[in-house]
Amino acid sequence: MEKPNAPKELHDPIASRLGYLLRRASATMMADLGEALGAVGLRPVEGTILILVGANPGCIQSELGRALGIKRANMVPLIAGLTAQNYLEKSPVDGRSFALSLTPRGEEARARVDGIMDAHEAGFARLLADVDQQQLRAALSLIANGRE
Amino acid sequence: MEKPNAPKELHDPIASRLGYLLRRASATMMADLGEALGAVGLRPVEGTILILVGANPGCIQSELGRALGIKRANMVPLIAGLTAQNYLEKSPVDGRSFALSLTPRGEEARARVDGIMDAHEAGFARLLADVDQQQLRAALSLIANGRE
DNA sequence: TCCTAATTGATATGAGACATAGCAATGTTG
DNA sequence: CAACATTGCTATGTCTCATATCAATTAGGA
Repeated sequence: MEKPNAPKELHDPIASRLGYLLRRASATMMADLGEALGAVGLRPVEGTILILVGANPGCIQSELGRALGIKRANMVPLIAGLTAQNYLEKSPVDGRSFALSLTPRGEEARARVDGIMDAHEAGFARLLADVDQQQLRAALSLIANGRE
Repeated sequence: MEKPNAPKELHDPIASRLGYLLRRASATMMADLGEALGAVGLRPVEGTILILVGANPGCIQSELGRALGIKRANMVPLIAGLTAQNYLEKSPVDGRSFALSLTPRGEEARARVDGIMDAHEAGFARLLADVDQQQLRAALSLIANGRE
């Protein structure tokens, strides 16, 4: 007997799909990280770039893009923004490319970002106490690299 | 001894972050599904909607949105598109809402989408032969629901 | 019943992540 | 040198997601 006036919850045959779960999980973590990084006034991509430049001083824009899966064209406003805010410095190496490095202000921000990201990850790790994280990461890595 | 002219690969302290792995894994699956669904001329969201309407005939637009985490405003062009292509039918229930159902053409498409999604998931399941998928899904679910 | 509040679909709009195409300057290589 | 590749950049378009606002309709409380 179906009550015609009660169906607030839909039957959802999608909810158990791996791709859907991944998308939701990713969105949740992204939103959480975005909120946490709001304290530094940076977005997740920007924080990631600071960390990457910190670990690879002197790297150039297109290398960063390759490492992050971001196209050259889309790196331009990101780097320009971080440079304009005095987080990054450019010094020419080529006639076409610049070596990127953190300014003092950038290094300070990088350290804060690193701490925030650690706390952020730790928060979710707490949720996953009963999960083999090594295996989880391995599984995600397999999926990310797909069948090539 | 660092060779000054070899650093094509950056040291990437981000690659092991859970959030980053999730984002990459999700993007890979999304791209794969998008390609697979290209055969039906539908995008992942649209295929999902057809499946959801098929499982819940008579549901209304805002219920779909709630089930999928899509805002009302963004449901409008989606439903309009699927209706214009004769996949969906609207019949007024309220003065404000419509009961959605699949047209014959929509049901046919839904069946194809279902098959494609199964094959798509199976392809990735093959990659994860050594992984406890029950636990993987549980972990993703935990992350997706976050700390609320 | 009447007034207020909530719901629904819709519009307009903007941000952000991604893609492609093309360009000018520069480097690299046969 | 000539052909090609790389780099940063501009312009542009798509897709997803968000907010604010609106009109019509419905529901609920005084």
